[in-house]
Amino acid sequence: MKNVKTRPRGRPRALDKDEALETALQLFWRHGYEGTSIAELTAAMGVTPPSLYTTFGSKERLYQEALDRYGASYGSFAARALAEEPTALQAVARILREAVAVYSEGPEPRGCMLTTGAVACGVEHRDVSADLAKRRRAAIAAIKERFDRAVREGELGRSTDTGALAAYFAAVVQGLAIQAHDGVAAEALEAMANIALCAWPKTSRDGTTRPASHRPRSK
Amino acid sequence: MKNVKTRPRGRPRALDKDEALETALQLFWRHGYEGTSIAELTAAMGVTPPSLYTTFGSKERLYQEALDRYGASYGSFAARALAEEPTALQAVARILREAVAVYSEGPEPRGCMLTTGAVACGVEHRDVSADLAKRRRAAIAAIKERFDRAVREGELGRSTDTGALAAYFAAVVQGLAIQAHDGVAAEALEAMANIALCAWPKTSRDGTTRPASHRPRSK
DNA sequence: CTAATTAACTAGCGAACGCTATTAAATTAC
DNA sequence: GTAATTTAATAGCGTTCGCTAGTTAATTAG
Repeated sequence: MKNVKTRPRGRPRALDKDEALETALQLFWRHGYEGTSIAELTAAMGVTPPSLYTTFGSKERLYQEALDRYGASYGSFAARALAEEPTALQAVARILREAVAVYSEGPEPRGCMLTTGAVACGVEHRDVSADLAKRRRAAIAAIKERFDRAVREGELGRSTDTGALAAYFAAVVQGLAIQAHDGVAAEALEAMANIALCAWPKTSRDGTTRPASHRPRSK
Repeated sequence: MKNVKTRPRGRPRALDKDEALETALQLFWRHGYEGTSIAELTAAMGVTPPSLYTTFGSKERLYQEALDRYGASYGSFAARALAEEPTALQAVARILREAVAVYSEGPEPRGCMLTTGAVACGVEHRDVSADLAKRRRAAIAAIKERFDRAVREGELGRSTDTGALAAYFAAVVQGLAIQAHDGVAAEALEAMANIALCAWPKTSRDGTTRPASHRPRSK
């Protein structure tokens, strides 16, 4: 039986990858992709650039790993809510509630790493912005799928535009992220979330969405 | 009577300030503050750096002038809607409708210059980010004032949390801006806006907001 | 011990950053 | 015309950017 604790051959790593990644996550969350420099990252990690580059490859790859880590930790509340809550409405209500908590906890960073990371950015970082947009779209798609299930299960009317409804709640969450970043208090964000939930469609007994519900109002 | 067309003493300006400012606005709108370089700005304006600096002072002042111009042109729809529409609901509906139009018109830039400009940015540009946050807060305050008037006029119940309601619609508009930037089609954005309007409070005849309307739902 | 291996740091690359001292050009005043 | 005035372009300042070649340090294999 091989000893699982056998160490590799050369000089042992001084940089704890997991710890360094958390440091990078925090800095990128606060200052975005363009606003965080390699010098700031290495200083916060307590290493010099070569260590960072042998461990992560490039600034862009480090950012993507930090985004993955964010999605698996701070940003995982949405996926959990969608999977665990018995109804779509309860899932969305929990997403809004927990988004407020995560986005407004502590002094900094505030807001959502995916929303505030690199929306408008330089042409040389187009790939980074596109990757972020892809992650945002994926988050919306996950909500839509839960809503589709809700339609199949009768919670939502068969005429529900689940894509629009999912994108709507995602937009609210994105707006919450921006305003959390701007310093709006948690209680105010919660009040906004409660208002947002009032747009939840009212379904009739025959399974159709109530006529005037999600249609344009008359001028 | 003095000739108003008398030219000043020295060499005439080759750089049309108004035109150059519109060019800067477009670039900053597309790529944000950090993502737009002086080199790109001067190249697009067709001048060299000294001309830009004698005309605008610094990159930061140029950005602020571009934001002012945005607020007076592309971003002026909200103030106009608030001032011109007879009811607060009609004003908000028009803001959502026109936001979609402005944010998704043409290929680029898409989204809102104030929302996507410099949310998370480097510590050295903290002032720029704070100025943007201030402008976003001002936009919310303007909506809130219109809602306060609606309360005085009886359109909204006296118990309405106008601040939260204004922040909610602002959040929706900010979310629309992000998703417009991500390439979501105008029709989809419109559908989201229509859903958002369903959160508009139902007011009873006695002037109080309907009880269960904007309160947390039971778990 | 020596050799091999791996990762750290020193030092600095070329490029881009925001910005400007200096000089040349274009105009009016006299 | 010459002088004064104003703006433009040339050229490049010092700094920071992301990143890396070359060297030193720390460990295991034999």
